[in-house]
Amino acid sequence: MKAARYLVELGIQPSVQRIAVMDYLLTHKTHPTVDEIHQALHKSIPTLSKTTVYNTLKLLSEYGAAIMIDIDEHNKRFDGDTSPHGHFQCSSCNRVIDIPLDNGRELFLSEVDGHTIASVQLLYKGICAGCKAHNDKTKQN
Amino acid sequence: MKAARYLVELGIQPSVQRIAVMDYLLTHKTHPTVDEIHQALHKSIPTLSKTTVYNTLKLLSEYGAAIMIDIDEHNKRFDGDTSPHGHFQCSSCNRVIDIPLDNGRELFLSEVDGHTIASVQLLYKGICAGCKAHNDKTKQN
DNA sequence: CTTTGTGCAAATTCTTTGCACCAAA
DNA sequence: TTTGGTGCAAAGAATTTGCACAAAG
Repeated sequence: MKAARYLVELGIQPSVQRIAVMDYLLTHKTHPTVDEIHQALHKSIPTLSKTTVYNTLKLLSEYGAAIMIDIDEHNKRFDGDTSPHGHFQCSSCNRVIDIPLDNGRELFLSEVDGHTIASVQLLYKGICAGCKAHNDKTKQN
Repeated sequence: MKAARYLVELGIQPSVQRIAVMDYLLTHKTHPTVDEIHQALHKSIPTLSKTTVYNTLKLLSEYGAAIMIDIDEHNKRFDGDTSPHGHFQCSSCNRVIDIPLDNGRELFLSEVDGHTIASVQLLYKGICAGCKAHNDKTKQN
């Protein structure tokens, strides 16, 4: 419901496929890849093509309903949360985690050095807390 | 000369090809793509293969001699300047421009939320000052 | 009926890999 | 002579494109 209304508000024709993709982004904060979205939605919409997922995500990005995150070496990732925040990717488990910005909000500017800014991405890479703990444990042997 | 010494200091075997790539990065602050580097160096080293450029840039990144910038949709870009700074890409002319960080230096942390950070990228996209001026001028007709 | 959306298959493009040859210590 | 570097050609993989069919207004 919510996803459909959201699309209409943004001026996007709410097809079954587009609603499904938008809903997936709103209910899964995992920064999924095209493939992950496609595989997940394939269960409920068996005819859904990857092309349509690509098309839809491009459309959503253009209308500001989603953000394309360029953090992953091999795949584009998408985020339905369009509020200012950063992202962290663990090079061990590949998960992408949100990084709230306490004092970095001033980075999300509309202009710098005379350049007009349309989007900002703050990307971190490293080892996440979970993987670090796991590594420390296995090392103890 | 400088490039060769730099490589040795970092523990990298200074082959002709590696020196050339490193030197190119140090003397061209344009955040070049693999292809741009290859084409530029091809003149002086006709046998240089793209594979070697790929290998070398990977090596330089691993040894901290260069940074891989994930700002370009279609190509990896590289920067020989490893000091903390952001990048801006103009969606009109595709140039990548350095963005100095006056008050954002605290973004380059070693830890956030328990996650160990290995690298940080601050990426801006929009229209650069030059393209904006040009657009404004052509609009006046 | 006309416009827009979907999906299959093919094409494109950047990057990686396998392997043989070359160079240096 | 042994290790490491280079480069060609082929493979790999994510994304885009062309086109025909389906759906919606």
